[in-house]
Amino acid sequence: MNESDSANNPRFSRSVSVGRAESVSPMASAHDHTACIERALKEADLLCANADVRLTELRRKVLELIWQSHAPLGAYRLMEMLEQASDRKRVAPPTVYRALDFLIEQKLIHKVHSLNAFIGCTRPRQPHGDALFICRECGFTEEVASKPIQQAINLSASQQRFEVEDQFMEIIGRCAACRAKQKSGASQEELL
Amino acid sequence: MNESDSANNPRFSRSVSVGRAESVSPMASAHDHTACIERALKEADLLCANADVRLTELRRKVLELIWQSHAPLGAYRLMEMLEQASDRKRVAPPTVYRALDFLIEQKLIHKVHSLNAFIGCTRPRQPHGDALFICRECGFTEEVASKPIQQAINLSASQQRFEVEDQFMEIIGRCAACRAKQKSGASQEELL
DNA sequence: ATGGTTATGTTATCATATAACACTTTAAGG
DNA sequence: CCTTAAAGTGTTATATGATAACATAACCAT
Ligand SMILES: [Zn+2]
Ligand SMILES: [Zn+2]
Ligand SMILES: [Zn+2]
Ligand SMILES: [Zn+2]
Repeated sequence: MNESDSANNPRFSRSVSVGRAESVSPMASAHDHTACIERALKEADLLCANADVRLTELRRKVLELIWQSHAPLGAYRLMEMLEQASDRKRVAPPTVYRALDFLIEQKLIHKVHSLNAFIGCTRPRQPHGDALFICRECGFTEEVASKPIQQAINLSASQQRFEVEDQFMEIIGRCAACRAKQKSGASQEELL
Repeated sequence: MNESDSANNPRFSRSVSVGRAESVSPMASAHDHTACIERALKEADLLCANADVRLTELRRKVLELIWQSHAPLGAYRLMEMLEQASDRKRVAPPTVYRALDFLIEQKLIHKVHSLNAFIGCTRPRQPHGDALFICRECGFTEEVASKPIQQAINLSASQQRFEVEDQFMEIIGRCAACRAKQKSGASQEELL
């Protein structure tokens, strides 16, 4: 298990590359990610205060670690990061799963079911059910709220008299950055 | 682990009720399910012959067992069923997972990621990526191909210059049958 | 027949998630 | 303040889902 898994593994099945300070998604240099993290945490503070629930130190730390990158993060990888980040000797699965459950309940993160991983939600106030566009190569995951998609689903549901309670949309492929990268590298690859 | 899990477990997380001859989904009595199974197997025979791949006895048996109901079936439950169905002493995970991988490649089944389970595909010839409407109560899962949904996704992808390779849409809720059942049972429940 | 290829069997292990119960912190009421 | 119930966290064990690695068997084209 190492941090280049997501680049090597064709199925990008787990342990996605996540910022250990230097290993980062291609978007990391394209924006001030520190601002992303701060904004997310501040938003979480507000929402939890509003909902009268407690964003404890642990829960907040977990949220911060998930926001270390825009790529989904597995629970066990998160455990390792928690151990490093805090002075703790060991963090056991229930600890992290309980924090994850809380964050999901408060709609602060999403579970990415096709990867068994978790990612920060970019619109915690809006109704959930957005589509997640997940780059197979770099892990970068974009949450997209699309009214046409939602309307299409609602129409289909009502036609079946199906009562929607929750929904997961995960679209796997290659992000714009990775496509551009390949295109520019094509000439070199031919030299092999 | 027993066959009434899907009714008891609020998250309907696994081991969905599947036809052991009498435990069945609410739709089971509403249609000739034997015909569903036969049609699916016949279709699979044709498609595999066409693709020049081998639908071996094991793979065909796995497909048949998955089609025992319209509810997703977990790999380990499937293993148990294989042991019972055949005279085999023991079926190990790799055996069933390899068959599942094959069936997924041939687009004969879908993986239901939010349940870690598998379900027969009702349109193995069409391009995949349909939405799965999954009843939380009875497990009944309906595959719906919606052109509006697909168009909305494609539009959103092209706007981001995202290249779609695969997609999963899982909508959780309550099917028409289960909603009707509850409505008719409402008066009795009030007596409690 | 024979040898390469594909499929299956077998054992071990990894990866993900939860149950059960103990202990600690928090916040509310007296 | 002090008590105390509730909420949160720690700890151990275990359930559940999936794959690696290698051995054997079936298939099929010469
Ligand atoms: Zn960012
Ligand atoms: Zn990318
Ligand atoms: Zn049927
Ligand atoms: Zn139902």
